[in-house]
Amino acid sequence: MRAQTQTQVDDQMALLSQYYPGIYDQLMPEQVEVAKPRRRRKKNKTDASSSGFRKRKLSDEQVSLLEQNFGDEHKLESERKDRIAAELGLDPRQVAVWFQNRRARWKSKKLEEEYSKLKTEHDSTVLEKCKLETEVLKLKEQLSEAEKEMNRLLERSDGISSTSPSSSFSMEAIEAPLFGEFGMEGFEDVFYLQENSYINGGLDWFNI
DNA sequence: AGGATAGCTTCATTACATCA
DNA sequence: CTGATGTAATGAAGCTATCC
Repeated sequence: MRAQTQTQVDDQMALLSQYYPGIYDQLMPEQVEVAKPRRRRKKNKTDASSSGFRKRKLSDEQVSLLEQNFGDEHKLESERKDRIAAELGLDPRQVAVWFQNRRARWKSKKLEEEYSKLKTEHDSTVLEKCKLETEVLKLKEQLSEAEKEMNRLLERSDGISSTSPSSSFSMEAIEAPLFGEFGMEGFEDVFYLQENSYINGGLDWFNI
């Protein structure tokens, strides 16, 4: 049914917007509306005790059969509703209400599960990001050490033979193969980032 | 085509029962 | 007795199908 599909989509969007405020707006800005305030329900004037009405808790047996039916299918067609109602000695309206409330409980449980699943995924992604950032820091240190060593060697060679043709040896000539030596092709840009960009990113460690 | 209506849903809330 | 919690029940609003 088309309505069902749309409802399911809406539910998913609602779920997203509930846990990630702003996401819904980004995805479907044209559909965002200011929620109309629902009219508050009036208090029932007829006193429950005086009218003889008593809210009845359903028996374990009734709940068990309702649960069984809910497990088979969350939707309730009229025929099934009437059959269940007759079977349990309940008003069909009560069966419908039970299914409504059960669907609401199921949905809220599902949202909680979905949330904790997403949270777990998010946490492990942040952890992975931090590991990679640490790795980048280590590699930067290694690179810095290598450059220092290279400069030392250059200074030494300059002192030994200032007239030698090797005196034209420069860092420009060395830097390109250096990345290859460390297996870092494609990472060149990384090393032009600001120093503190890693420091800030590294703070994610503490948020986990 | 389009308004009226019935019958369904979800959502928010209230009202009641039960328990610590 | 009282406050917290769970759940049956209610009302509003939205959607779809059907009728006229």
